[in-house]
Amino acid sequence: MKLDCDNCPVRDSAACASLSDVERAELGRLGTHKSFARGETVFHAGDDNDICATLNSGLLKISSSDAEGKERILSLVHPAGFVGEMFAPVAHHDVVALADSRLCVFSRSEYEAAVDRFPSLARALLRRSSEELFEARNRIALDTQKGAAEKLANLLVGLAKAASNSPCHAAHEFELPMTRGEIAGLLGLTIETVSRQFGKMEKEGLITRTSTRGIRVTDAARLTALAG
Amino acid sequence: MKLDCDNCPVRDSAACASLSDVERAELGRLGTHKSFARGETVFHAGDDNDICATLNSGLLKISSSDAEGKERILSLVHPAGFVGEMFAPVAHHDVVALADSRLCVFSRSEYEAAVDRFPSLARALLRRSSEELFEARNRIALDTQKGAAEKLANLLVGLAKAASNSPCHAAHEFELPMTRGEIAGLLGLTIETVSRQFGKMEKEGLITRTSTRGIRVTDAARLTALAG
DNA sequence: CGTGTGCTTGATTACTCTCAACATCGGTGG
DNA sequence: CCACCGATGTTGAGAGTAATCAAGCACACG
Repeated sequence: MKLDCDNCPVRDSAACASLSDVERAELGRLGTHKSFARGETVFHAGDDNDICATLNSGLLKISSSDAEGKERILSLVHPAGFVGEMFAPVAHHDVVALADSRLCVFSRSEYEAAVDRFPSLARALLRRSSEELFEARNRIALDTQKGAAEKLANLLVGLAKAASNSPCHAAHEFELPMTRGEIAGLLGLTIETVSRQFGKMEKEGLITRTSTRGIRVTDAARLTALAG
Repeated sequence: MKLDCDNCPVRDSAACASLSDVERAELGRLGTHKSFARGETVFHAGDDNDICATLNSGLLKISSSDAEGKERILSLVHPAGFVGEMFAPVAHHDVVALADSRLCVFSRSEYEAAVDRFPSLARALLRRSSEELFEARNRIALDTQKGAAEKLANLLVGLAKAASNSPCHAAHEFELPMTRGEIAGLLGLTIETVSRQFGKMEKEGLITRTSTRGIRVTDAARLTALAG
C-alpha cells in the first residue's frame, strides 16, 4: 500500500521527520505500508537482511533465542522507532509484533541509497542509534545491579510513560502489552518470579491489578523510587 | 599535540578511514592527540559533553556507577573505537583508561560540524554505532541466559582475540588488561565469584594462570564452547 | 620491614530458578 | 448451554547459584 506521509502519525518524530517535504516525498515513493497482527514476525534472525522499516503504530519486540530456545527480548520498539540492520548481510535478531502494528517498509538497498542521498537522514538515524545504544546500556546496568522488583518497577514506569499520549506524563492506568512470559524474557527473569513480584507489589500497595493485564499505579512515587 | 594521520595506527579502521585524504587532512586540523595513563578519566558522567575522540592505542572502559557506588562497565573501547555522545548535552557515562592510551580528541561542536560536512563520516559513525548496539545487545542476552562461568569464558575469548594482532586468530596467551574488580563490574558479578570461576577453570584444565593477570589458554575449544 | 592494594578462599545467607500443582480465561464443539 | 481444552497465570516447596561477610595471602612500594 502506498505511503501517505501527510497523515502519518509519526510524521514529526520518526527519522524521516528530518527531511524536507520534497525529500520525504521522494523517500515516500520507495516505501509501502504493511500491517502485522499481534504475534506476526516482521523478520527472523538469519533471514536475508533486506528490509528496513519505521514503526507507524503498534509495538514490536526485538529478541534473540538461545540454544535451549529461551527467548530474551533485547528491546521494545515504539512508534517512530526504526528496525532493520543497515550494515549486516543477515538479520541478527527476531522482530515480532507485540501488538497489531503498522509499518513503513523499505528495501534495505533503496533505504541505504536514500541515506547517502539525504545527509540529514543519516544524521537522524545516527541520533536514533545513539539513543538505542544508551537504552541498551541502561538495561545492562539494570540487569545486574538490581533485583527482580527493581527491574519490574522500571518496566512498569516505562510502559506507563509509553501508554500516555504526552511524553512527559505517565499514565495512571494502562494495559500491559505483553504476556508474563514476554515480561520475563524482557527482564531476564522467569514467569514465576514476575508473577510473584506482581503479587508483592500489589500487597505493598504500589499497584492494583484491574485484570491480568490491567495495571493501576496506586503509588507512583514509590514505584518510581523503586525503579531507580 | 598536532595530529599525524599519516602514521596513525588506526588509519584504516577508525571512522575517519572513510574520508578522502583531503577531507581527513581537514578533519585532522581540528583535533589534537592526548594521552591518558591507566586509571585516568577521559570524562565523567555529568560533565558538559563537549569532546569526542577516537582511540588510537590502549584500552578504555565506559562505565556507570549506581547509587551505592557499585560500578558496572558497559563497554570496552578498543583502538579505532569512538567515544563521546554526539547528541547529549551532558555525558551519561564515565570513560576511563584501562591501559595507557592515546586518543585523537575533537571538540564536540567541531566534530558535529564535520559530520554534517562529510556525509561519509556520518555513515561510518552510523555503522560503528550499529555495531556497538549489537555488542550491547549481545551482552544483554549473555547477562541472564548464562551463568558466571559462561560470562567469564566469553570475556576471555574476546580478550584473547583482542590481544592478538590478527583479527581472526585468538592469542594463545595474554595479559588481562584489568583487575578482578573490573572484570566483576564488566560481567555483573562480584570479585569473589570471578576469582572462584578462575580457580574452577584452571582446575578443569581450560586455562593456566601464568601470573595473577597472565592467562594461558590450554583448551581453546572447550573454552569457546563454554562461551557459547 | 610495615602498609596497602589486589587476590584468594571459606562459611553463610539470600535470591531466583526449577519443578509441580492448581486456578482462570476464552474459545470450540457436542 | 455446558463441558472440555489449551494457553496463561498463580502459588508453593525445594534446590542451586551467586552475593555477602570474614579472614588470610601475595606482592609492590615507601
